[in-house]
Amino acid sequence: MSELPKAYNPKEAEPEIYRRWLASGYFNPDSLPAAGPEAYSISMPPANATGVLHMGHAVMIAIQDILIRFERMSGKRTLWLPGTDHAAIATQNVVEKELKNGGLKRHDLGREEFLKRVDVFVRDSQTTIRRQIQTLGASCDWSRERFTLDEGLSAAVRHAFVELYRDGLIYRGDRIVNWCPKDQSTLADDEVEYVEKKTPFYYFRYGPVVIGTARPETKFGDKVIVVHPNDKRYDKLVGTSFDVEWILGPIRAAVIADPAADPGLGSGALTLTPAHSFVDFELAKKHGLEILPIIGHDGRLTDAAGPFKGMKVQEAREKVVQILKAKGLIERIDENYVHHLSVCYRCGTPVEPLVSKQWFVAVDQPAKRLRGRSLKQRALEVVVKNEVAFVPERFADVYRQWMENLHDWCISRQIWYGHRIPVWYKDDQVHVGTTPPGTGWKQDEDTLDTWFSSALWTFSTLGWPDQTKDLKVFHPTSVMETGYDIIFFWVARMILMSTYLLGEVPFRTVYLHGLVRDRRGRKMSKSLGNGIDPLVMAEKYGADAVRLSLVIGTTPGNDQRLYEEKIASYRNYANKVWNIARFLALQDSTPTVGPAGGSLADRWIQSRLHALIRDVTKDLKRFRFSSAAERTYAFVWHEFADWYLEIAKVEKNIALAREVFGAAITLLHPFMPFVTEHVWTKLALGKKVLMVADWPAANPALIDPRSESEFASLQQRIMALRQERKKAGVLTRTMVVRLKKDDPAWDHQAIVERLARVRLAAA
RNA sequence: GGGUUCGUAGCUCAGUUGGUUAGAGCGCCACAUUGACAUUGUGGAGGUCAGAGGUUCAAAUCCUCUCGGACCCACCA
Repeated sequence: MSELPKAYNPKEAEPEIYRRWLASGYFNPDSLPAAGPEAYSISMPPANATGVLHMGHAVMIAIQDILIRFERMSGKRTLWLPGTDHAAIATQNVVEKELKNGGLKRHDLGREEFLKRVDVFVRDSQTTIRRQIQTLGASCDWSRERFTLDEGLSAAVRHAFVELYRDGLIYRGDRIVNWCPKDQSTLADDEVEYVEKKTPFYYFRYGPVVIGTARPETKFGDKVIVVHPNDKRYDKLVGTSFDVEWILGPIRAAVIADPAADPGLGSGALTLTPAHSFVDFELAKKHGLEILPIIGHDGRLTDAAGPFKGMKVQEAREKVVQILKAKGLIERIDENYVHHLSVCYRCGTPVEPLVSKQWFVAVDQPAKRLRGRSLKQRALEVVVKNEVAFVPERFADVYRQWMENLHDWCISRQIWYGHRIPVWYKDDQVHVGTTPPGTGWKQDEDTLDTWFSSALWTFSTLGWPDQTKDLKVFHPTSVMETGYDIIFFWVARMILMSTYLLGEVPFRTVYLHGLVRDRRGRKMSKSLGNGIDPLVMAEKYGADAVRLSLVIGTTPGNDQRLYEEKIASYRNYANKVWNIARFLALQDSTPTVGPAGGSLADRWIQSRLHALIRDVTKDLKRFRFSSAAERTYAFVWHEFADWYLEIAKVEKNIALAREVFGAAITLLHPFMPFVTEHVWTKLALGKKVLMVADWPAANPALIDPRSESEFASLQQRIMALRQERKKAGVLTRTMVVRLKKDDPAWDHQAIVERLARVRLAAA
């Protein structure tokens, strides 16, 4: 032990410790020796198969590992299930980009060959992700690792689809959807982002009215003018039709009345572009009007645009404006109009609202299995009734507001990578089922939205639809821990699916962490180059330091700023823990005879320890990780090391020092698993690995306010003497302080003299 | 437009249901090195808790407004 190096070297120690944990088998709840009947489980949010772990993942791993280790040490049968998500669009994009570099498109390879390429990429990526998660010390059960495209999970997806379809909750329909012309796929509402962009806004004369638009190129097929029924200006026009001069010559325009038109806005009249506007599409359907696509799925104009056919949107726009200008139909142009442009959240391409055949989950449809309530109603109910609790609570409101406004969920995507929709066609027959009904049937070309499969994650990973033992024991999972930015994408959809398919919530509590930002509060991003790589930091300062820096000084649901010095300061802390262990290792631990019941310092440190155990345990149960970590940090460094160990150099109660230190690093273990496990072994503090040591129990009998206040006065006395010495300028040598005979400092003469670096003398 | 959130020491942030003198880390200043640790120790400076008003015996904490920052949702033909 005396050959322990002066400084802790995490880079050397950590991989070895992780190997020992793996070898112990204790990551797997089935081999936990001391586990009681109570189960505790967390589904690790599956990392995207595209890649590389960032600080957001590190936060998630740190927090979940804290919960898991705490519960495991508390005797629960603890499962933390890791995995990866195929992240269809994102992954396909990456591989397509690679192909593009070689001058290829996916259609050059064909579906099968392309998917093979994706598989190779994904397998490689998964290996990286696995190693990264391990580097951070995650005590998850690798024997249960899952991937959303595994055979088992794919079967779950098909099963879920078929069940929902048979219950009338999935349908195929003609709908206007957000279409990304670049990804060649639809996007869900929340996959669309809005960016502000200055675009010219045109006012055109259209017969008797003036219409405004930022999209002139979509207006070829506008044949209907809508006005408000109470708008007197247009009273006489409603129900009539007449010829108006338009882009390609005169067209017949009809006037209808609908309250959707706002009389106060512009001229109070609008023309309908049914195939390229959500509002117009609904109106057109309502009034039974023709829906004529002007823009195709390739982002180019269709036959309906006559001579403009095949032209790209931007080009067509300029041409249309030129023509209308030449015809004198332009009223005016607002060049400074700030437009909220819809763009694809993956690639940033402007989204086209287009009409197409898609599959939908009906969220408002009453369901027999939910006793007549809809998916949406049930998903709202579980949160309102607190069957699912949010931490922090305010996100329950955010969730509720969003769920109330949820529209039917478009689940089909026109990409290759992902779960193929389990629908087969033959002639004019359609079969929905987990397998084709016979030969000659052709499967639907589309794949499912990635979130459809991740919505099943908490139970598909446990073997559903089979009623496995794991499913019974570990579902509902205990906690879902993830970033608040995916409440809608993921959390809400898991609740939707689980409450329907299993009739139970997917998790009892949702804990949401905030985003990790840079020192200036900006989002970390590749383009800004301001990202801090968790693995580079772990390499430099140790995984323990990275984890602690992500936990201390943060509160649930709030963003945090991270910078390297913060991580470095916790590296120093790990080193402190290490050096305490070094000191203890060098001492003779044979118990020394002290005062009965222990010295004042003994009683004090035990009182402080047991108060700490009580407080940290309470903090962890309430998800107050920062508080728990800070308390432990302060205790180890500023109470145990700074005071108790200094006194131990006088009183020599090394046996108690070891005992207290052992308990303290047990409390610290969920936060800093590596260094604590390391010194636990080096000091031979227990028989088992620390990872499965018993969580300490607070003994209220040892919490002793009288000893604490008595010790506090001793500390005050010592600090006052240190100040006196500093004031006197006696710096290097021991100063003589004259005290009266009845001064209480005499009771602890040796301690006072050593800690204050003074010599006491009789006055 | 609807909603959420933040504004506490130079910097990054804690502050549990309102309750002694508002805390931590980093940074700063001064000093300390023969035996756990300079990735250290000791002492110190530094805050009218964004501003105004209100509720209360008592407000960083609750309410209202103002100023400033961030985010989410919706969306203008």
